[in-house]
Amino acid sequence: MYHHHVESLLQGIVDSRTENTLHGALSAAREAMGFHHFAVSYDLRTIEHDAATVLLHDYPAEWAKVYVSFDLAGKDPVRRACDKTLYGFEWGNLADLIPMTPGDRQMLAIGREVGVADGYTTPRHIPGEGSGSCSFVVSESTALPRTMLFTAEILGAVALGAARSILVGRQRVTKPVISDRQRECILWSARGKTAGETGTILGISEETVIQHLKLARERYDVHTRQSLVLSALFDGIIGFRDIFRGRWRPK
Amino acid sequence: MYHHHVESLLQGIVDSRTENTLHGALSAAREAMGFHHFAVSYDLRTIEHDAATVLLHDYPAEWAKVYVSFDLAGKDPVRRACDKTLYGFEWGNLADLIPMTPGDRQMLAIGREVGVADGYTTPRHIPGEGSGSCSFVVSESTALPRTMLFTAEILGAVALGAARSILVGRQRVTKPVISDRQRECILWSARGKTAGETGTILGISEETVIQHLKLARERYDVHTRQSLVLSALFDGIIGFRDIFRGRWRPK
DNA sequence: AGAACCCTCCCCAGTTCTTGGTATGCCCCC
DNA sequence: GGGGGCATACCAAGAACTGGGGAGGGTTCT
Repeated sequence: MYHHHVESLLQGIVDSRTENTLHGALSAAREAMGFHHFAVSYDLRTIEHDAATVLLHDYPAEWAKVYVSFDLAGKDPVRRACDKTLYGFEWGNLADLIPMTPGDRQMLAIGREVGVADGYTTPRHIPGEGSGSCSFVVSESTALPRTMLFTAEILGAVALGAARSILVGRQRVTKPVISDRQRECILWSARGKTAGETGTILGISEETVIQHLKLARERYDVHTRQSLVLSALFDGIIGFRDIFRGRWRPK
Repeated sequence: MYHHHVESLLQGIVDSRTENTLHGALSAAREAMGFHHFAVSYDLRTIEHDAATVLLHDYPAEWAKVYVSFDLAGKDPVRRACDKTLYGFEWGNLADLIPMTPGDRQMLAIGREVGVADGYTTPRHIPGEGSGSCSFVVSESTALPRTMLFTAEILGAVALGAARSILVGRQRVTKPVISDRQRECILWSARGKTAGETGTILGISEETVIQHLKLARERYDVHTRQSLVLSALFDGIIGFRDIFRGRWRPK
């Protein structure tokens, strides 16, 4: 598999704007890499389980049916392992990531029988937004194409990005302009500091901090500090990693 | 760069069990890929108050000093962008991911002057556990080695995994248990409702809402509503989609 | 030289939060 | 049957926040 070949597969995935074209691009990719099936899903974090999920796969119909029941029961070990790792894993190494129950092994055994024998799954998460995973799978009696796992990792991640774009949409709303000083105040507020404490930290008066937060609230048209912090976080004005920094963090 | 070369670099990173060996392995990797610097950090959300961060880099000393002050102020746009993407990004595309403030541009400009000009950063998150990122950087007057970005993505992810292992080995992470009613109260609070309003919405008294929020704060050991909402959001107890349902998207 | 921001500081009135209590009733589990 | 968790409800004091004013000094752009 040559580099330019990977590039073209990748381009096909990146260019996907609908679930259908993404499905086609992934079929081509898994074929070229020597896998027999693929599955990609991305879930936006919501309370209601409405249309905030994308699920594409070319699993055998009989497996898809069985799988849904397992998954709904929260019994899929692959899915659980996705919350325990930073990058892709082979199903053969599942036991290193999570404790495997008899039910888990049973599920994998059933899969093997219907042509979903072994696989490589790459997970991705965005805090506060959602999670997803992309799996490339081989049938029984076929070894996992190990030289392709890096490629599977990359293509899987890009596929998840495409699925996410389809779900989230690409609309870019105009955002309020927040000044640097305002953002600092929001950040310290997000870290749980009061206006007075923030003033001390920044070397300005409490009144000034209140003023910055006041104007920032007006920009976002919100009326509470919680909403202000969330809006700034959602917009990327501040980030989780800025907030949960080193030594102060909550229990 | 041959495949077996990547393999050996990767093996060196995977085998790292201490910060020192990981530092060495990453130096070798960034060198082989044609980058001038690297930086990897992983932050754990911990129960204990001690620092739960791994930070390794070979940035110029002058930049490291400047950077810390920017970073403590939460001014690093790269870090913020990490919460907005599923896989790595070039710094040149930062503006596509987050709004850039004058302060952000200033920070990047200073970086350019001291040899931290352009880079590729790959982020990773594990809900309820922590987040990290790995950057490979070039100096001014050198183009980003674009054919190496896939490799950087893979090696970066593996480096984060190694950093995480080093960190998790000495920390304990547990997620606070939040009851359903508590979560509802947190959610309405995140939506900008007061305790009184939330009580009306849920059909319970204001005092009860206050009590739920009080216990939830204790669980997280935070003292403000902002911090409570953020903790729940980061842990996946609530999600942006839950909060921004229907009426008000940030303007 | 205005206009338009941004940063800084101040006052005040009213509302809301935070923290410390107490209390009842309902589960489930050992 | 008692302990523990949960949901509900109430009280009270003090701290913090919100929204309405005003005001001076700075930069940047036209």
